[in-house]
Amino acid sequence: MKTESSQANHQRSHCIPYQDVLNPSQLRAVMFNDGPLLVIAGAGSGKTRTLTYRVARLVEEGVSPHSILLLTFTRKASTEMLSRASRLLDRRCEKVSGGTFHSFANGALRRYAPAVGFKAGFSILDRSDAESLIGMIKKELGLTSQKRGFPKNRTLANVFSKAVNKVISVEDVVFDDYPHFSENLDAVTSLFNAYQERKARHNFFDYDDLLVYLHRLLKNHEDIRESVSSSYRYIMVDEYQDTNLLQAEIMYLLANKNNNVMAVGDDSQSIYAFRGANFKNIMDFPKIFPGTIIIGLEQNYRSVQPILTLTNAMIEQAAEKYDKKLFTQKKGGLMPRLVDAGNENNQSRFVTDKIKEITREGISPGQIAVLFRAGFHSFDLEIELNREQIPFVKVGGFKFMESAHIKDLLAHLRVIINPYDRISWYRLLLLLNKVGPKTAHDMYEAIANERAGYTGILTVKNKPKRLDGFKPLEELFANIDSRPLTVAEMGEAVLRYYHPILKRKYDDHPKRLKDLEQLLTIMERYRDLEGFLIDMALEPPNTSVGDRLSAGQHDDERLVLSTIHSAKGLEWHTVFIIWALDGRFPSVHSLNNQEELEEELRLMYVAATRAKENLFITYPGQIYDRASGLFLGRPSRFVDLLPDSVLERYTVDLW
DNA sequence: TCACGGAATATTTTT
DNA sequence: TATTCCGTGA
Repeated sequence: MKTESSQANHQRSHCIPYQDVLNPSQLRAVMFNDGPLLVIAGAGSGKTRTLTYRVARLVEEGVSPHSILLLTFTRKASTEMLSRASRLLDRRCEKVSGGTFHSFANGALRRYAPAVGFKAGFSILDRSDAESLIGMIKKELGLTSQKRGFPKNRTLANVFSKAVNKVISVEDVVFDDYPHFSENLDAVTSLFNAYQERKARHNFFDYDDLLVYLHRLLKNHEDIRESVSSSYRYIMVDEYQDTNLLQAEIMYLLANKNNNVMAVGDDSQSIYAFRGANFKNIMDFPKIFPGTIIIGLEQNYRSVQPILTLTNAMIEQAAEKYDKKLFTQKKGGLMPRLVDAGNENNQSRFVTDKIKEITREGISPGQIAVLFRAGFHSFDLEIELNREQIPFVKVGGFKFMESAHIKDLLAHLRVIINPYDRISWYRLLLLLNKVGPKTAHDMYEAIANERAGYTGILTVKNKPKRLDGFKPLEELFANIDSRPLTVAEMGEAVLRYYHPILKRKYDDHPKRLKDLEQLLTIMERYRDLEGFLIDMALEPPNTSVGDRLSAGQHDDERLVLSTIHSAKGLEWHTVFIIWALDGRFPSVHSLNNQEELEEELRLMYVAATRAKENLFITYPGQIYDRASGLFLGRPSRFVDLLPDSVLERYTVDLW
């Protein structure tokens, strides 16, 4: 909606020299005003920069920061953009409404939960909570022992999540992606229904529910939709290629009033289809928003020409995409290399040797990354790097918040907020000696029956006798109940109680204790426990565990090992892509599915476009794959089919 | 009913 | 690497 004041604002002269620092396409996007806008931003084309400048420009022209909504996929991306905008302009930019889809949904639902049949004080289940709950119900339904081939909790959670995010039935997901479970289809479906019912009964939202219910809220309640959508004058969404159908519809509903919506993304970098993301969203954007203006950003500021030539050729193999050809003005650079290393250990040694060579030439290890398809692909390399004493950080893989000891500690705090949190009660009770599933179950029922909140544990009669670990637990809760404590003090109390358990349970407890102390430091920033727990669920610190703090070694001076998924948006001087072996990458799982194969190709594309100067793609050419019984020897088909003119091929001699 | 040990196993995972 | 699964013995 064009208003007089915004018209007038455009006449005003700016203090940021947009014309001088942006290329013509970027400038068009930044200066674009009202209506729907789609920016197709190729890899390294200044996507973040464009969004940042647009935020700054709107604020500079007097648009209220609160009425700008910037949705991103990570908290990190959002804060980074806003702080960059603030540096361009001033502190006002930090007031821009923003965050992830999920945290936005959380905020709206805290306010409007009753409209969708929930209480405002709902708890959020993170992924492993959801898996435990599924596991519990599975046991209750007696689905574990009798059938051996029954899917694991994690797989079930994947199936359920995919069904919800793609807005299709569980049956369809099983049929399409897990045909080997079709004989268990009835059980899986009833488990799904039980899971839904249980969440509603306990006032639990899992991550997907946040989107589902936000969507329902906006769709079914016209008054709420009106009020929410009119409070955002400009909406911007980053990484649009990784949104799923639900998120696309949420965006549509949010734009209901003002229709000023800008989506930024790159269809060629859509790599989250396994989670329900649909890269067609970005193709369909102009259909959903008639009158969309499309701007393409094709100048690449990252990579040298030989790398760009390779990646352009690579993505040519994709069947469906917005046509774009990236170009650069960065001259020189070496031809990317494809290296057959023979076996896995040779591959590790080749990479290690090359890294040593490159760092000797003066490149900081922090400017080098090794990328791979799956977390465990780097295990052998990690051993080799340790042997050679090359420090590294591993990104992706196991997360701080997901590690057992962190979850143990949080469980004690969670029951304080939600005493009917069965998952957390089980977790903390099972830590006690001589308590197994049966005892935990009985105890939970008893505590819940007391109807006395978390202190119910103190008054339960018929406590299991001869439980030596039980007294300290009671004392802990009595202590917490006896006087008002700050969040951090509660954490300390729990840690004092938990420390002996930690020592008993893990032989690497010193390392884990450090993690817990780090958590206490985080807790000091919070004034109320519930807020802390919500943040831990929605915006957990993304430090990875076991990240050894070698003294003096700053994070950005260390070599990076990363899954390709976690490498999105980043760049390095030199990039190694390991395990580029046909059958591993693309993995055997995706070989007979055209769509999945396309996604694997995009994944390879994302990996290769991270490199600025040097790119090595390696594969062990002689691998026997036990799972499939096949010998693998060809390089990934995504590079194998490319002409020699874009890629130099080498074979490393076996040692 | 629980504890323990050894073996198997693992896509990817911003929320 | 870290977790989970499964069988066994107490």
